[in-house]
Amino acid sequence: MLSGTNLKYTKAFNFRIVFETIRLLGPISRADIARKTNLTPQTVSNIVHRLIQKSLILSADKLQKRRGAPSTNLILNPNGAYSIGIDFNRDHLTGMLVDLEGKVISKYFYEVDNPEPYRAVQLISDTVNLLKEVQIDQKSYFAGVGISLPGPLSINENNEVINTINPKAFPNWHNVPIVALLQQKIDSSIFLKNNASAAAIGELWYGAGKNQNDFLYLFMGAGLGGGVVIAGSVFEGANRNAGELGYFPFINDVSPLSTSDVPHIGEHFNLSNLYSWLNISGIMIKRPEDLENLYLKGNKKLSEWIDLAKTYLTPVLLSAEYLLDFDTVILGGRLPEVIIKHFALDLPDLLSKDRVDMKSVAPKVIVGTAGPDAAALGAATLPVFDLFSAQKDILLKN
Amino acid sequence: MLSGTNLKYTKAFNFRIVFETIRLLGPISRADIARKTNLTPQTVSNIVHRLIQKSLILSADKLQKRRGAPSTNLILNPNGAYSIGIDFNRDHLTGMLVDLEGKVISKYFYEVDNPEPYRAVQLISDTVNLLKEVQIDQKSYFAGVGISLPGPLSINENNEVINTINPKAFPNWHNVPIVALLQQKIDSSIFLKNNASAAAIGELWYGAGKNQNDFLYLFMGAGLGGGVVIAGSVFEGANRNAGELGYFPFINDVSPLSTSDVPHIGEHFNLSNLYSWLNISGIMIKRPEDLENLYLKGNKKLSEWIDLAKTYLTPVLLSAEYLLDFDTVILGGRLPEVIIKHFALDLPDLLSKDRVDMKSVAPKVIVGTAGPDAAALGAATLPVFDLFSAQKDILLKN
DNA sequence: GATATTAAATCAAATAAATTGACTAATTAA
DNA sequence: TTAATTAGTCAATTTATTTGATTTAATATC
Repeated sequence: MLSGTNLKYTKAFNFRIVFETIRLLGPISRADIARKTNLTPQTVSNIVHRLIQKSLILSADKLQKRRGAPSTNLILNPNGAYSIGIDFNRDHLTGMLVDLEGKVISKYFYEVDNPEPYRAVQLISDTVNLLKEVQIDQKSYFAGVGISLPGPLSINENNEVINTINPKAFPNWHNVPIVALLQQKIDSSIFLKNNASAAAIGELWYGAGKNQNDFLYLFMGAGLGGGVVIAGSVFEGANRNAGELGYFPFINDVSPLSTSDVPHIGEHFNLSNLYSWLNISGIMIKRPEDLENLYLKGNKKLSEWIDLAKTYLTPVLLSAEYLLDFDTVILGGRLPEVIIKHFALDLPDLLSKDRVDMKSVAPKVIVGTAGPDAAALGAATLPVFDLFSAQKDILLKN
Repeated sequence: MLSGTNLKYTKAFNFRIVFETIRLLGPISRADIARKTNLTPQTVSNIVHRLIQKSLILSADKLQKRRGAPSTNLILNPNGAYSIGIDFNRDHLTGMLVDLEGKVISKYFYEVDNPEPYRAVQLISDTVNLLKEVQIDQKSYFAGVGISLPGPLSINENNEVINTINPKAFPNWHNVPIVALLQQKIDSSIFLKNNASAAAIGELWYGAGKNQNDFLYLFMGAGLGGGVVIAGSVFEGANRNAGELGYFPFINDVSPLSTSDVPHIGEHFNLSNLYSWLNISGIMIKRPEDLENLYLKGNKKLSEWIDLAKTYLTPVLLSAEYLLDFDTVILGGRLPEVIIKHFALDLPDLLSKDRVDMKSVAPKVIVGTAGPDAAALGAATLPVFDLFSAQKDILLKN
């Protein structure tokens, strides 16, 4: 916090800023990078040289705009680096190997039944080691392994999994030194985050938040999670529970399936609640993918649930709007994309109904680009983000 | 955003970091600063030399801890710099000259009646120029003039006052180039912010948030405002309305004084509403100071209003808690301190009632140290913050 | 009480990254 | 054909931090 800086950190930061400029604005020339970053052409030239040496970028076509020598465009090298992302949850495990552009090279998916920690460690490390065997370009850099955990679990400063909100849902998951256990079986650097925060980083790096420094990300998965992105990085809060909107209290609960003494939105907004809701009407469904057909057929029970969910989401989004004044809300998660699209389409009108009429500006609600694998892609982004993101903290010594 | 950095910015930042370390942790020695900041002792020595030359700090007592040469303690020089803060609102104008430690040297207070822009400009500039005439140490630096405006008014990128939320309350205050107008009459750099954000910066720099990088500040003044402090700076949001909690919609309004079509918390939570509430019962009160006596006498009507206000605040604070996971909420504003203390004491219990029971950690609710002049002190902090704060943005070229 | 040890602070020289200035090459405008 | 403009890079310069050595002042230990 009270850390100084020096030339070495300056160098590291400028390296990242040039990379970031190519990543976000490429194809782009050295001269244009210099103008964008306020660095001198010479500095940019030197950094670009290093980036090419490390195979992180490539020279592309030459392009002349007006007069003068034509500039050589620079682009990211998709094969410059790879990373592995694991989305682990109570009902499933998704593992994927992705390249520097976020393209999925290889993917595994398993259904699981709320495994205990030691079983989870085995599953995760096996998947990681399987993914590591995939043939990739010998020259390219392996960034590391990212793992996303379900919302109620969070990671303390000793890299142990702890249960700050809902210990009952994960009975054996308290004070588990997950990284230490995994590190015994995985020979790469490991990064952990909860699924919503990881997915938010994924959208920030590869997806709908690519050119957005501040946004609220809502993750509709096994529960309702969220990621608060401020100034280009995920804000996690004092106890790493920022964005854990599932436990947002809802004073006038109307859901017939409420079981808690203090009704909260995540109680309604979770997949098993939706399955129960449908089961009562005789519709037997177990997987998110099955919902797509049901939705496209115009199932009434499903629409009812969606309508209810929207009324639950409205006050949450409004409070976020007044507290943080975001101009963008990104929706994502494991529901089928058509349903998420439905939410994105209907929410703005619902919001404006409960909003003070004089207010002229409203945030836009958009659908995340990562799809149902957002958490796994987000997990894969963690090591890449750590290595290449141009966050200002990079400049601090500590 | 995509800006690089260089040696000059490194120097400027390290200068600020050393100053900040002395400000927050002083009395402190050069060697201890080096340890805290990870700067080398030589670098710290050089920067301290410059700080002393600029009279921003002073050498204090020598202190030996264990063996070795005794270290010389360094402290802030209160007379090192001065600044002026103006809190302008519909009903009053407070102006103050403060020193580098936030001590009020001179103060003016006027009651006003919703003046139009040209009249406000006259009032503000007159007050500033009166405060400038106060005799201060010739050597000390004058940091500038900070001005806080009421919440619904905000400032666009051209330094014009605009009305983003509630234009009706300030009929002539739209597209007013306030800084340009003031600059014609004031020969110093001018900084503008809404009162809640300014007060939040005041608490961050001088007050209860001094050692807190992330907190929510609630400002109970003519309306309900707020400041969201993240990573040591106020987050203002896309339209500079972050923290404008007054327009937070309240679905089940119970207030008999509601007039809006969409009930919102600020409608209840404002001073004139409180006055009306009391007036109905025959209690004629016009000024915040008069409330103190009433409260100490245990007035029933007042307690009723306070109780109602607490039920309004609870969901707002809870949503902030789940969205941002702050561990600190600071309360401030123009209500008498005893009443604010009452809120700080009662809110934690009310919050825990509506909170999911498994959650173990809760934010602490504390009273701001600046008192009813928080907005004016916050305004005075703006130029000082701009000149001396060690925010990471300082490192960026743009 | 003399000497070794530890620590603070600073002087002087070295280091390392960005900057500045000069230059080459490539293209278009006139 | 020539002048103007722009991209890009080599070489030298600049400048804040770092490194290493030195001085000073206190305590610990024999």
